[in-house]
Order: sequence, then C-alpha cells, then structure tokens
Amino acid sequence: MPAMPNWNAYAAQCPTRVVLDRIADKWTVLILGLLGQQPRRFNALLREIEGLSQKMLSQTLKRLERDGLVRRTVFATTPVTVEYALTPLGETLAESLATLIRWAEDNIEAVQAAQRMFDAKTGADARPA
Amino acid sequence: MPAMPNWNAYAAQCPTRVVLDRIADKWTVLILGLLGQQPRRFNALLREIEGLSQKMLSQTLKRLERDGLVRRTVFATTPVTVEYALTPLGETLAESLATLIRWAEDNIEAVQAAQRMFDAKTGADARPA
DNA sequence: CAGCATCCTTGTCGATACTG
DNA sequence: CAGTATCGACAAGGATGCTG
Repeated sequence: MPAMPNWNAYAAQCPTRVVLDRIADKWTVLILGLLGQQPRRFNALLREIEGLSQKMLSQTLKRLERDGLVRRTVFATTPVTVEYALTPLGETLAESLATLIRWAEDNIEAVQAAQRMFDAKTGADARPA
Repeated sequence: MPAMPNWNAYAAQCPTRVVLDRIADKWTVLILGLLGQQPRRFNALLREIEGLSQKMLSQTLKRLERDGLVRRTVFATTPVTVEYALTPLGETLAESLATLIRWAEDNIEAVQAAQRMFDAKTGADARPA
C-alpha cells in the first residue's frame, strides 16, 4: 500500500477491512453508542446491554482499545475501578454509529412490514434464526 | 411492544436488534455500498467484492431482500438476467453505511497507528486473527 | 448467468469457574 | 469490582458439485 493510496474496502487485503470488521459487530455498535453518551465502568456496560456476556464485553473492549477508539483508565481504589471512555478518534466513529442506531429505531417498522410481505409471498419460512 | 414505543436497541428482545444484526455484517455494508452507486447483477457483485463467496452473497442478498432493503428483478433473457437494486428504504440506510466506509478510509491510518502503539506496549501479540 | 444443496472445517460465543 | 481461563455447543462460512 503506497503513501497516499486509494484505500479500497473492496480489495480483500485492504486494511480498511479491519475497521469494517470492527464495525460489523453488534456489540461494538452498542458499546460505542453508550460510551458516546458518557464514560462507563465495566459492569455498568454489562448491565446496560442486555444479552451481552462478560466475555464478549471484555474481548470487544480490548479490541476497541487496541484500535484506539476507547481509552481504559484504572483508578486505584479498593476494589479497583476501571472506566472506559471514547478517544477523540472513537468519538468521530461513534457519531456515525449513532446514526445507524437511530436509523434502526426509525425504520424498524418498515423492515418488519417488508419481512411479513416477503414471508407471505414465499409462503414459507425463509426466516433465519 | 406498544404502538408508539421507545424502541431500544439495548433491550435484548427489541426488534431493532434485527437491523443491527443486518448491519453487523461486513458483506452487507459492502454490498449496499455498491448498490448505492448503481444496480448490479449477481456476478458483478461477486466480482467486485473480493473475498466474498457466492454462498454468502446469495444468502446476504436474500436477507436484504426480505428486509425490504434490496429489490430483485428478473429479466427473461436467455440466459436469465437478475438485477439487484436498492429500494427507497435501502437507499436511506446505504447513505449511513457509506459514511462508515468513508470513515474507514479516512481513519485507517490512525487505527493502524493505535494498534502498533498498543502492541508495542503490551509487548506481545494480543492481536486477533 | 444465477443460483441451490451438501459437506466439513473453523471460529464464535455462552456458561462456568477462578483470580487480583 | 474487573476481569482471565477453559470447555463445549453451535453456527458461520468456504469448497465443491449440480441445476434451470
């Protein structure tokens, strides 16, 4: 990859795919959505995101930290307190992701209607799990 | 879910999760990105998205069609021609997703830099596959 | 050209138990 | 509180071969 490249997510080996892989993750979207409001502690995130296991939270946070999207701060209280917050870079992404969450909330009914139509026409359950 | 609900993606059973599940898919983002430019045929998509298998393309397109985001049109040529295009609903989502692709292209270098920093500090390979 | 059906390998993810 | 470690079930997804 040259110095001033045309990054192209459609090329298999293009590094922009790593960003898509990060975004293309339900938990990432939800976590960054919350951190976009305000910093949170580990267990706060765990409580606020239903269905999220502690393993996935831990794993996802570590990846987000590695990608420079989230900053992890440890406070030497007893017991120890850890706060997660967006980095400036993370904030720019969180804004775009917030748009997606809003889109979902605004258009879920249209999507559900389309699904009912489709299922009725195909007569059967082409429905995924 | 009531008639005028506060859809909340943070609730496990909230239907907005289905939209997130759709978005939370690398191929969805890339496919809708292309269809946002112009309609394409099946094999055109297959060729333009490197690393995408025919199985995943087929599967993803069917889901997108079911969700009312993509319209599938069959032309009775021989051999048969099939065109995929965004629905009006799909276009509104594709715009948001295009933002993400642009974000990835604009910020990939910052992300990579953060990764190098992180890997250097942790001394080792916390890197995922 | 535009797919579907099958096999089979890999990875994802939840559950559980334990640590500083 | 904030995690790590391990196991096992499940499903995603690639490869291959076949169809209208």
